[in-house]
Amino acid sequence: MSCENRFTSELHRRGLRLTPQRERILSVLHGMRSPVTAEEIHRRVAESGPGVELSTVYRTLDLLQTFGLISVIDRGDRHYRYKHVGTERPHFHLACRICGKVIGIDLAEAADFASRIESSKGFRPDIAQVTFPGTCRGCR
Amino acid sequence: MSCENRFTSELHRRGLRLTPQRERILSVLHGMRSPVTAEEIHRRVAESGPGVELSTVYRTLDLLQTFGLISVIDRGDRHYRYKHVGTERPHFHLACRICGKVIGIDLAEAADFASRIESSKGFRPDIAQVTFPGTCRGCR
DNA sequence: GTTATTGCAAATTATTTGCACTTGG
DNA sequence: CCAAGTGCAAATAATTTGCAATAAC
Repeated sequence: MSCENRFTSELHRRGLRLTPQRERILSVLHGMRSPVTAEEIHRRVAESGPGVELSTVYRTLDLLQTFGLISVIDRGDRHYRYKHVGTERPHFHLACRICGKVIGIDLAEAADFASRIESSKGFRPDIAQVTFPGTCRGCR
Repeated sequence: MSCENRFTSELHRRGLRLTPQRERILSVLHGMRSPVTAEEIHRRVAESGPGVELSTVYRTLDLLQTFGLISVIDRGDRHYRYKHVGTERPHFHLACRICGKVIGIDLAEAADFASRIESSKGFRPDIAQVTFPGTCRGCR
């Protein structure tokens, strides 16, 4: 199912409504390769017609998170960035401190690590939520 | 060397000064088991005498970070928390979403994972900076 | 028609900054 | 002494909230 359809059906399931604002916000996220801040979404939406309020962007991002259609990336700079997930496999992120590039890695790559932590510490880490800061090859 | 001495010598090395405010802030951090927010440090410092300004707390936390005497924990709730590191071995953190408990794990536990990411993606993750959200045994 | 949703403005929260006064070395 | 540091107040910055008007279903 396309993510637009999934959005619509998740909305309807909860008695919520599909508005043009919500469609446009999702479509901006859909068109972005790299993670964007709420501010950037706000700006992009405005490029394609009458602006949508920033507060509406935040409210929609909340919904999309709840539905699992986007994931949140935290580079530790107090600017949350949002990225469309849609129907991709679960993954986590690497974010280069120098150039800012974000790489998605399949969650399976961290499976050994996660189970090691779980068996030794009894703690189940949610690695799909994590963004690892570090440096990419190009920046070293 | 005790961390107070290290603080003093790092300050002197840069021509900076040891003030009572800085001593009291470090001492609060020193006495805390779990990571604290700037706000909490501010409150604790006030308990032991005339208050220190919140802006001074932030400025001192910056210094302590620069000197590597504290590490920053980000639970993703927009409240940075600071934890005394001192002479401990390098480690990363697990933070339970339910009860908020933070566990420190020796960096060696993540060595295999880190080298796997580095050799397959050319990205060197800085795991000592990461706090993994998740759930602890007690909360499941 | 009803209730969810939006726009708008004001409130909140965490943090930072400018600056005159104070103080450590 | 005198540059570094502090308190204080004001400025930012990102996000959240209250509410009356609007629109989706």
